[in-house]
Amino acid sequence: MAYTKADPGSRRDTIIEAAARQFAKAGYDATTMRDIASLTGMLPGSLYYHFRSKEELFAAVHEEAIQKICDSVVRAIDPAADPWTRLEQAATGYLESMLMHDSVYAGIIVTEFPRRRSRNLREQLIGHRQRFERLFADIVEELPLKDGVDRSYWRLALLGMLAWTYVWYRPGGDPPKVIAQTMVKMLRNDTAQADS
Amino acid sequence: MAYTKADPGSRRDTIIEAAARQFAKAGYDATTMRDIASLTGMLPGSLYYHFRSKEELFAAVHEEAIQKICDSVVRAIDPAADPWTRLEQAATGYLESMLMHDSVYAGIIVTEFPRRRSRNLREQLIGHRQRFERLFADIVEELPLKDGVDRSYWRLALLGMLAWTYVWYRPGGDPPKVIAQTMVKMLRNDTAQADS
DNA sequence: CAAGCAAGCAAACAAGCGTTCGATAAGGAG
DNA sequence: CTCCTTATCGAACGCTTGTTTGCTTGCTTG
Repeated sequence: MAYTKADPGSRRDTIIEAAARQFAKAGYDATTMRDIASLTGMLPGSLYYHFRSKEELFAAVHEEAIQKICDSVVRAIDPAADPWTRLEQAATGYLESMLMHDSVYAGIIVTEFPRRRSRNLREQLIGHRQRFERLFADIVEELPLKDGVDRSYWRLALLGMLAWTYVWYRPGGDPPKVIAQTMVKMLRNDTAQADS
Repeated sequence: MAYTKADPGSRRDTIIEAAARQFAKAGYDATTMRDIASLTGMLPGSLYYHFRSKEELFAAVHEEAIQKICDSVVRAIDPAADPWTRLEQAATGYLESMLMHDSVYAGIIVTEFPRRRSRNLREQLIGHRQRFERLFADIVEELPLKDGVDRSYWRLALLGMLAWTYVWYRPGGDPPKVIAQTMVKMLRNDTAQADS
């Protein structure tokens, strides 16, 4: 029986991880099946036993990336905390999975734009991403914001700030937690209801 | 005598514009010299009379893109206005050059990541970008912010929010001016000094 | 031990890539 | 008329790409 998801340690999982590393470093187009094969110690043709095509491999990498990010976000959240705290925790989890060297997955969803891929692939990628975005949308929905504040804009603004850290962040800078707290705070006081 | 910049209407300029359109649509790697040649009605080899390589052509496109964005930003600013107003105007100019269909240049600096290119090209691209970022840095420097607010974070947060609109914006949504004002306002009240 | 399947190797394929190069037409300068 | 430059064509070169195919190993199961 074939697995559809990646068991940790399986060959399929090894390939996905190597592919993720290369996709993150060079981008989809500039990554060759030979690069990926070489990283796993295999020959190019052997990859096709596990994945039908480069696109399918990328879709698997993308799904795994979303999975890892969502895990990191969910793990960072204390469900008993108030919405503002939970948002701060979610942002921290997101940035951690994006900025720490050992995890190379999150950068992919920032740098790869579904619009540029084939229709089939594009729809898969967009589907994956919605799982991630809902995580934040749900928290933002519970935030006590002033009347008249557009929660859509509010959420997109925050996600934009966070995603863009991937562009300017350099190792040795402030840790993800500090950045996350700073950014949430920047958006907070203006739109929040007065603490009664 | 060769020109180094693009005279409007020149052959070189025509190529740059066609290339920009294709780079924006498909990305650097997925854009072929044959695509660009075909858009201008030339044959692939003919492009090499005007540009020594694909990288050099892209560098020219990138420089032109920065130029166009900076123009759009500067044109939107009223130098006599106060810093908050000028920031709002700058943001509007940026979004206009990015989100309006007729200009295809701004998307390139959001979707192409210098880190992934050769060292030579990378350094050129980063150099271009600094011209654009200084435009915003200068205004942010003059903003009357509360003591203790990190202007670096503040600027990066705003630029992230703005750049990310390229990912989620769809034609028919709010006009750039509304988005720019909304986003500046979101960051404003928290960190601004009280209006004395 | 025999059979069968999982996994990978080795080698090739056609297509497409960036780029090169000699030829060529058009037009201005002397 | 001759010479030189500008701009392009037409055709190819060498290389890399994603992918396919037939063969071989090695483990597992009966």
